[in-house]
Amino acid sequence: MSYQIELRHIKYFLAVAKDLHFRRAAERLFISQPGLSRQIKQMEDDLGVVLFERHNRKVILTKAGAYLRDELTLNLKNLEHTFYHAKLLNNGKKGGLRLGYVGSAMQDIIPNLLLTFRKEHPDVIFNLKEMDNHKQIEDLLSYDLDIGFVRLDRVPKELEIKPILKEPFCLVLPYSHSLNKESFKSLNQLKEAPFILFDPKYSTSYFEKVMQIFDDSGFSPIVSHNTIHASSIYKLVEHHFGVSIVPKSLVDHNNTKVKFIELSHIKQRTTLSMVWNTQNRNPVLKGVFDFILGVSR
Amino acid sequence: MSYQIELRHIKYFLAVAKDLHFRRAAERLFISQPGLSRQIKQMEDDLGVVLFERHNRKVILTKAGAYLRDELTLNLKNLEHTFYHAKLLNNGKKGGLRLGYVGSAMQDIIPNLLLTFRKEHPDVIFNLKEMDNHKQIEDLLSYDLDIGFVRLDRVPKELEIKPILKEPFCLVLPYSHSLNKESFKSLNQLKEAPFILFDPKYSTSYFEKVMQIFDDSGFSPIVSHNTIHASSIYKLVEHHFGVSIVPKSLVDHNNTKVKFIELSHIKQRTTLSMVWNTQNRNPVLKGVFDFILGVSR
DNA sequence: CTATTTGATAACTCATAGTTATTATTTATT
DNA sequence: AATAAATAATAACTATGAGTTATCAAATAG
Repeated sequence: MSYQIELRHIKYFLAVAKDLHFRRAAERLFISQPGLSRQIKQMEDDLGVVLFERHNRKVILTKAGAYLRDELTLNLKNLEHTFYHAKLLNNGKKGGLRLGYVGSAMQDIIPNLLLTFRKEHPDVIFNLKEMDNHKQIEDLLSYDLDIGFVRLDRVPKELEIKPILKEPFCLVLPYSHSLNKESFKSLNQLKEAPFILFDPKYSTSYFEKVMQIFDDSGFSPIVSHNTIHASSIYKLVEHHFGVSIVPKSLVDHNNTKVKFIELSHIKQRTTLSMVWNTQNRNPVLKGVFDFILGVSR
Repeated sequence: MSYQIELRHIKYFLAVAKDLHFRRAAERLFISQPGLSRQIKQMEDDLGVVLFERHNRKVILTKAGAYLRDELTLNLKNLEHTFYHAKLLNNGKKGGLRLGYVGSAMQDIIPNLLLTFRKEHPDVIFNLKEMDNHKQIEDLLSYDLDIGFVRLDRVPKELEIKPILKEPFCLVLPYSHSLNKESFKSLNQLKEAPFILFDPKYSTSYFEKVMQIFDDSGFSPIVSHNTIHASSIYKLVEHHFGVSIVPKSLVDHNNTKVKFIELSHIKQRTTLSMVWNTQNRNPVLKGVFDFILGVSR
């Protein structure tokens, strides 16, 4: 109870902490510089803590100030989420959910999952966003995302990860390619072909898994192109820039320019996993991933 | 950024949510009832959320209101902790730590641990409190405690638990008792003796472990008294109310009125564990239990 | 049917957030 | 060295709105 510090002080403090410049911070806040200075001063007095060292044309955060910058940023974000959810609850909704997913999950996994879910829980608002693996991790850590769907094996310890789908790989060949389901026996037959693969930075663990396939086949592929979209892979394959390997769920049945051969005899599987922040207090989160884990089991 | 809701609103809201009575809440806040009513109204308008249903002489929380009560309570507590730690940082301290422990850990474990720690980290402020197992769990969950030392095997999933000391049990007998280290072979020899034991509500898992000892010895003890303090056990034993079993660390070497026989041949061990809340953001917490786990290993 | 308990409304006041004008100090620029 | 520019703090003013008192409306209890 103790303090008469208000959210205003906290917001002002964070603004100054951000660009370490009173006048510019004041501008961004649409108030005058002296007004801002006084509020900061007041916060320092109330708290009994010096927040900034003001000297020689530069302002820097004290140790306590830096600590407060980090903690209060989080706290404020938390508040906003709380208010957002309260609003949804007020409107008879159960809550909102921000979902991220790698493009390769949108082909058919995510849509099916969500359709089923929405039928049972029409009162949860979804916000869907395609993002790469690392952006998802980042946003999960900063509480800007509730659930991510990634192709990663490991995530930072603040996050929890649960595999929801293991799938085999498929070979992608130009439609006119000499190999077909019957004549294809081993990857060795493609020893000389250039390969078009997902960019390693898309997911190192995914990339390493693909490389293991080549290792097991006893050769290193000639990698001619890296991309991050399945559709560009197919375009390149179609125009004979090379051949490729993709997760089975990315198979595009409508594409008549390329053909797919499932590598079911190969032991490697790629895993689509669900990730979330264990500290996330989103009220619908628990129910939702209970559901998803139930469906995917 | 959006809202012009202030901490004042939140504090007022929580006050009303607490006793569901505007006039009484206003009194507790030392403001007038109309003032409070207006602030709550304003919060509802700003938020676009109805917080209370006011009718027939009673005020009740809406769904959204109840959600906000829970979340905002936490959030406010969080803020207070943050300010508290900032103050410590400002004074050149690294932080503060609130420790709880069951009495039976104070005999020699906790003091030694803390003395060693204080030598290396004089800049951490301690706050020590003897509490029973369940009170510690409760306070850890509500963020009123940073680390607990308990004799429990399991804790709620929000908490993490790490055993730091396993120790055998000791028999406690009056000094003049006919049994001694040499003549004692088995608990069976005390089949007819009344036992003075720790109250089961002190810790069911501790109690069950003691009961297992009797099970393994093939008899059920006659339990004559329950207490929660080792010293009262010793007093009762001294005056021939019965005999007892206690963890080895509770042995009081200065007590000449009773004698202790270590039950090292018995497989049961009692475990003193450290517990903390994984969500606790106390900045010194991590360093501290790294230290404690290091020492106790 | 009166008395009492409740929260909302209305009108007032005073504390203070935010304003403009200015100063002190340090650092570029000539 | 002298001047100009940049910065945050200080001082004095103003106007918004938090908190006040007085009152009302509704709903119960005796």
